[in-house]
Amino acid sequence: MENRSCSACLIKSKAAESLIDNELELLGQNCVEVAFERGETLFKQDALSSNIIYLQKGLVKIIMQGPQRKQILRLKKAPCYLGVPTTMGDKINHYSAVALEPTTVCFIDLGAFKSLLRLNTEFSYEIIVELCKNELEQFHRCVTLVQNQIFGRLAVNLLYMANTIYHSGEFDLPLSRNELADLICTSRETVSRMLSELDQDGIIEVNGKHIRLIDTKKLEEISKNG
Amino acid sequence: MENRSCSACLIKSKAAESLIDNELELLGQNCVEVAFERGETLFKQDALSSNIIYLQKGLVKIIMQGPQRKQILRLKKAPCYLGVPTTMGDKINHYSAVALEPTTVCFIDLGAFKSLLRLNTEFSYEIIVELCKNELEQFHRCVTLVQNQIFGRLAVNLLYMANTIYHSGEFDLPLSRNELADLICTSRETVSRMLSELDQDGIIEVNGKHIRLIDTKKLEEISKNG
DNA sequence: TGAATTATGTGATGCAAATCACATAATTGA
DNA sequence: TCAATTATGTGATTTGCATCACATAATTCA
Repeated sequence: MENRSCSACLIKSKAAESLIDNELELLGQNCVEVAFERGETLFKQDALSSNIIYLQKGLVKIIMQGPQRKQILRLKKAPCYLGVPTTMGDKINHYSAVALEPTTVCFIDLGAFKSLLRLNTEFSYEIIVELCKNELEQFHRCVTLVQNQIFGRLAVNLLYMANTIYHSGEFDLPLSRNELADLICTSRETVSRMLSELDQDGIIEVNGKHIRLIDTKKLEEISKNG
Repeated sequence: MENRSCSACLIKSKAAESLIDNELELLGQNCVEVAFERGETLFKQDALSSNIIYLQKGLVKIIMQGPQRKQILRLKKAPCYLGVPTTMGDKINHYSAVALEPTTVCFIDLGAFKSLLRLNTEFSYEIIVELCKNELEQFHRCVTLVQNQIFGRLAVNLLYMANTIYHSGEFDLPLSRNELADLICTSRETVSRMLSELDQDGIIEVNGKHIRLIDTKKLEEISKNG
């Protein structure tokens, strides 16, 4: 845990780019950098929310305990802010965040974050834009989840990983079969079966956690109609 | 369609409360009041988004055309802003809004809205808080939708109407059976059956569109476990 | 006012996917 | 290094709900 100058930071958020000297100093005085290993919890549902988190490096899952099971609301990849809605929207976290790979984050004191919002309209503006984009993405995720059958949901998420997270058709799943089930809201058994079937049909190649997309066209078709 | 002074407006949003004289004037010059009847569309998915809408009076449904069917993402009751995410987050609307009862809104020019965000940090701040609360609500809706069975979803939405929209255990459904199906993501037939069953079990009383909650305790139980 | 359209109710049937039940592989940790 | 735990695969069974098929009620509008 260290407290470096934010001015010198090379991985500033788009919002933080707009901060001027004394604002960056305020940020620096109210922010600490912390590293997490896979599996470690960044913040927890039902706990008091007192920090905004800037995800510098790494990948996390956002999970919410629902009435029946826990659900992965979405994956978030650096760089981005985490927990703005859950921290600004209520006193208590409505969801948890857990690292999926070695991850570095800055914990920003809520008071300081609010001060920055009030000091610098450009900063606020960028936060608003990020919130808006998130909400749109969330709407689409919800519609996909509810309307598509499981093949479709699986396809959507495999494509998301390939295109948005890893920028490659070949990658290691950052999730266990159980977590993958929580992400697409089904059972572990069904995930197993579906992955095998996609493999047998020559659409993807599965080797444990290693995935290679073969027939991306077909996968996109499934993601739309399945 | 008229263009009144916003300073004199008695139903200003919490955000607009923070505007000062010349900012209110800017708002007034870039905003028109429009009335809609039930069934009329306020803005449409896939159209260019060029206005932020302030819902002064009334009730609307937010709908998104999904891969299989159209889905009611949520109901929004005045007073609130509509279309901030879809207007600030992309050039094109990702969803539509349709009036469910006689409704009055202000169309605010996007440019002017952005100017206000940049002029007044208190205004921005209130918008951020509203966005955050919406996102939390949306997360919960999504989890409910995915994890609960249809009885549970129906119960959640009946309770929402009673508690949040009408503040009464007795109300007229603002939706047809088909729309109710779009809201809880099921088929019209299933909605019919479930409503009849809840009526037969003495939990609610159904008379066409008129609903009276009888056993609220039981309904809450169903909303959690069903 | 009466025909056409749209909304609603209800039974019968089929199917996607959950659940159960178990085997086997991989990982952890003493 | 080996037992204990956890992750994964796969068959059999069950079930919630969609879908189909139709009847009837309520609206719309010419």
